Order: sequence, then C-alpha cells, then structure tokens
Amino acid sequence: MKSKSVSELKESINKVEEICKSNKLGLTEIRKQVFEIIVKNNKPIKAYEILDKISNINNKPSHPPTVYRAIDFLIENGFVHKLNSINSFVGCFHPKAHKECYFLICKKCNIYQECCDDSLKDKISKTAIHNNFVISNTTLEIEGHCLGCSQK
Amino acid sequence: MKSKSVSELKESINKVEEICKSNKLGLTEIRKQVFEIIVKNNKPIKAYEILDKISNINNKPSHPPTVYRAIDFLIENGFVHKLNSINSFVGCFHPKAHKECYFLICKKCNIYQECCDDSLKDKISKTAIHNNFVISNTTLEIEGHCLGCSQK
DNA sequence: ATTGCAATGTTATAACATAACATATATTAT
DNA sequence: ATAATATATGTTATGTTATAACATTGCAAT
Repeated sequence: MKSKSVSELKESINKVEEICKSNKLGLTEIRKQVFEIIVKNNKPIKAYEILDKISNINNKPSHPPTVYRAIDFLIENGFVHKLNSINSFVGCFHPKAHKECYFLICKKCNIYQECCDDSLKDKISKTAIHNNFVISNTTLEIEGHCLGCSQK
Repeated sequence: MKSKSVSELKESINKVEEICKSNKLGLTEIRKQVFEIIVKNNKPIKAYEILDKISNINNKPSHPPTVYRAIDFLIENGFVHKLNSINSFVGCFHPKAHKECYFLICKKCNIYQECCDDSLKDKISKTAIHNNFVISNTTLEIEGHCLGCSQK
C-alpha cells in the first residue's frame, strides 16, 4: 500500500469535518487532533503513541483517558477502526460508507490495507445467518506479508 | 451452542494427548492443566482467570508467565485459540484439522461457536491472493447475539 | 558427572485501558 | 442574560493484560 498523499489526507479530514457538521457531532479540537494523527500515520498506531504526539503538539502532557475518549468518539462514528490483533488504530478510508471493515496487516512493514469487498461481506453475513446469529460487529484481520515484504 | 458433555471433554483431552505423543510435544502437567481449564470452561476464558484456577488446583500461587507460556504452547500447536476482540481463550474443537478458526461470539451469554466452513475460508484466501498477500494468520470474530439471546 | 536443553519459578515491569470525580465549556429553555 | 442541563475535558489513581530477564530445576545424551 502506498502512503497517502497530502491531498488525500486533507480530503479525509475534510470529509470527517463535513460529516460531523451535518450530523451535529462535536468534532472538538482534541478529537480532530487525534483523527489527524491517526490518518497521517501511514500504518496502525497505538494509543500511547497518539498520547505522546498529542502531548508534543500541545506542549503539555495529556493523559490516557483523553486519548481513549477521542478514539471512542472516532470509532463510534466510523472514522477510525481498531485492529484488535495488534491493539492499534487506523483511519477509515471511507467513513460512513460501511460499518464493518476488513484488513490486511503486513507483519513486516506494518502497512495495512482495507479489503472490504461486498462479496466477502456477503459471505460473512451468510455465515452468521446460517448460524442464527445477529451480527453487531465483525473483526476480520488477516496478518501476513504483503507483496513487497514476501519477495525480500 | 450447548456446553460440552463430560465425554466430549474427555475426548478433547485425549485427542490432544495423542497428538502430543505422536508429535513428541511435551504436554507437561501445567500445559495439560491449562488446556483442561480452557476446554472445561464453556465460554472464552481470560488469562488471569486461568491463573486463579491454576493457583487453586495446585494450592500455591502461580504467576502470569506460567500461564502465558502454557497458552503459547497450546496456541502454537492449534489446541487453543485466542479471541483478540475480547482478550480471551477458547479450546479448539478440532485441533490440527485446520490452522485458522473463525468464531461467533454472543455478547450477552458469551458463548462462542466455531464457524470455519471451507467456503468462507476460501473467500478469505481469495481476498488475500487478490491483494498479493500471503496469509500467516487470520482473526475473524463475529460479535453479536445468538438465537437465544436475540429472542429475549 | 557434566553438559545441554526444555520447562518452570520468580521478580519486576511494560503496555493497554478505564473508573471516578472535578472542572470547564457549550447548549437550551426560561 | 441567566440558570439549568448536557457534553467534553482534566486529573489522579488504578485495573487489566502481557512480557522481559534471569534463576532454578529436571532430565536426557554423551
């Protein structure tokens, strides 16, 4: 996966701002800062790394709850996803386009990629139905090696 | 999902013993205890719950590394799986039958269910291939409500 | 018997996350 | 405008999950 260009980043941030505006979601300074830190990182980032960055940006120490609250807000509204298998967070490439999001995570370079095509989504949903199960939330994280790293 | 019967549990434990014997894997007392604790629990269990139980069984305090090492061994050999979304562990219903394992996890009753049919596995594998990605390990955890709990 | 190795014991601490309560800021109704 | 309410943040402390590092034990091979 290539890292995002400056314009893609801006677009990402603008999109979130728009969505918040039209849905009357309070995109406060901290929440915005946390979102920007997450999307600007071109790989999954950990909560305490965000904490360090926030502290630096604002020239004063922040505390874990501050970061986790912002993350919660961002996840709730679909702007950010948590990768449970590596306790890290990534920005969503298409917020509000879907609730579920599937990921490929390269163990070597840590670069991730969304891979949420509809047929896969479909298959998972059918699996749930087949088991009389009502999905509230799905974690699909495929760990391995990307093309670049598996060639090395 | 119904909880396992005594005979099913025994079978599960025997199977692991057999596999270890024929593959010259050291199934030590602790590892066996940890495995039994995990499979006898009819829902995902946390490391520190295992720790408590081990301590009780042996009438002396055990320490986290003891438990985590045993878990590592059990996971490496496919006898146990970790549910990353809830930091918990479950026994595998068919050790060695497959490397990957997918789960349905009911948020209300916490009972889980394996759901690793081949067509789903296939779909995931194709997704990876399509992205030039070599899978080493997949986490698929579907959280929601089982039939019983969604009717309540 | 000594070396080597795998497993376990032990202590300490790292890494991840939230509870609980105080304070501040924004929103709304009057 | 002001009080009442709700929302968000600050702060301290602690809970939860997991591993590093090194010592010790037990056993098998030479």
